[in-house]
Amino acid sequence: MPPKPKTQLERQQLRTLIIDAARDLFVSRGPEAVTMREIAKRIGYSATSIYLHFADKEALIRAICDTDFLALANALKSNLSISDPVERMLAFGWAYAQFGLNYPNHYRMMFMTEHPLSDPKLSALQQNNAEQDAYFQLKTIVNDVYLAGKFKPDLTDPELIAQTIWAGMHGVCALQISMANDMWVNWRDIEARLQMMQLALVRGMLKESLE
Amino acid sequence: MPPKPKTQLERQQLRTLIIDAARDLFVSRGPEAVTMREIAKRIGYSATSIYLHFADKEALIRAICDTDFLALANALKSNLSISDPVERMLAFGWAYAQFGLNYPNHYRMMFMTEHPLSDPKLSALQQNNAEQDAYFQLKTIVNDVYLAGKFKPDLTDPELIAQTIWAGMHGVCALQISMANDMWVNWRDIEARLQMMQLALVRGMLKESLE
DNA sequence: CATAAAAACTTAACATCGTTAAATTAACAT
DNA sequence: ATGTTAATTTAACGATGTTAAGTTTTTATG
Repeated sequence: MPPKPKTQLERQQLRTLIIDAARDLFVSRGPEAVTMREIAKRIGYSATSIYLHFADKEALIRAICDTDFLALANALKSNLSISDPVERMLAFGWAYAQFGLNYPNHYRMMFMTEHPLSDPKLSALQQNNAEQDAYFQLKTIVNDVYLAGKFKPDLTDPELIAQTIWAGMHGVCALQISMANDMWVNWRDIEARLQMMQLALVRGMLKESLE
Repeated sequence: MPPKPKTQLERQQLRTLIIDAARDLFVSRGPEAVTMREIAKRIGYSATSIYLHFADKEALIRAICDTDFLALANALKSNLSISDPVERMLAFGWAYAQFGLNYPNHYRMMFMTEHPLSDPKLSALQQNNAEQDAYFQLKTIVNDVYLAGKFKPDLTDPELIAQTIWAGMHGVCALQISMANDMWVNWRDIEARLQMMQLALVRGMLKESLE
């Protein structure tokens, strides 16, 4: 008769053990530079054991992304309690950038690498849950600014505004992560670049009186 | 005595033959998915022959980047003749984005991948030559707008302005290339996102009277 | 307690990759 | 003709992601 040598909880624990070990290695060297055998050695298992819990390396990376998206949502959610909507939006964008610059390998994995069809249905995270979905947080924050009537009157699509703000902050972070050592460019200080982007976007999108 | 079975020109021809074949394969599938053996087969040589001309795969990728940077500078230079400085800047940014969206694998290779120390000294391209250096074109264009007194008076560093504009357009392109299939986001039309970014940056950086 | 079944896990092995070493071919100077 | 040497190829190495085949461990039942 079929025994039940491992409870559901134990399976889950080993799963997160793998994820944590892999995540730890990815922080310092990025996913391409880390091998399945190395992850396995780290937790005292054989490399093939990982395949009992993840279909392949990509699936493991996706699972790590899931935990990272949760970590991002967690890192950002404290900003939701800032009372002034514009201040809230600015602080949120700044915190987002800090996350990207502090964890470049994870940021690269999350937002700079194409993954085969990312579907919320396949994720453990809940879409449109402010605790777990940082993009939903962004949408909410931008929408609050919109409802407060702070944007210029011809800006009528809050989600398009949100995607543009995201793109602006992402652009600064992504260039920094990929190109900081490029000697073709005399890079200005990264904080100055972030500040300039926020200044330009705020001035360009908000009504003049609020600048 | 030393024979000379291959002239300098023939060596150069084979070199560009390799680059063109690799470039061709990279266009459709990206560099990671293309193998040295496949490139070699394409030109009727053995894989090891490539190593007579390039130290390793990374060096080959860098050489391809070189030709791509030249192609980018070429694609953008027609905008330099636009008479109005602001119009010129807008058209230039738009053309840059079109290049990125039309050749996503090359754009990824050029601007979204960290390369081990990119030094102009190691490149065949001439830095600060408007024919070959697209970043120099950008700096020049932004500086012209600056000298025409079109920017808001507290924006006093044209190169910082240029890097911010670049980051803005790059952010839209990069998110599109990496995340277009991400179902967490209800992406707005890419052209609308580009237009929104340009509008926000122009409004945020230029004097009000010019919007 | 003994044993059969099946889950958990490991060892071996495979195909493929980038790359290097050894072997081979071909072209020139003498 | 022949030896030297560049050009090129074939063989091979080590590493990687992954799969197949084995081994150990656990537990429900006789």
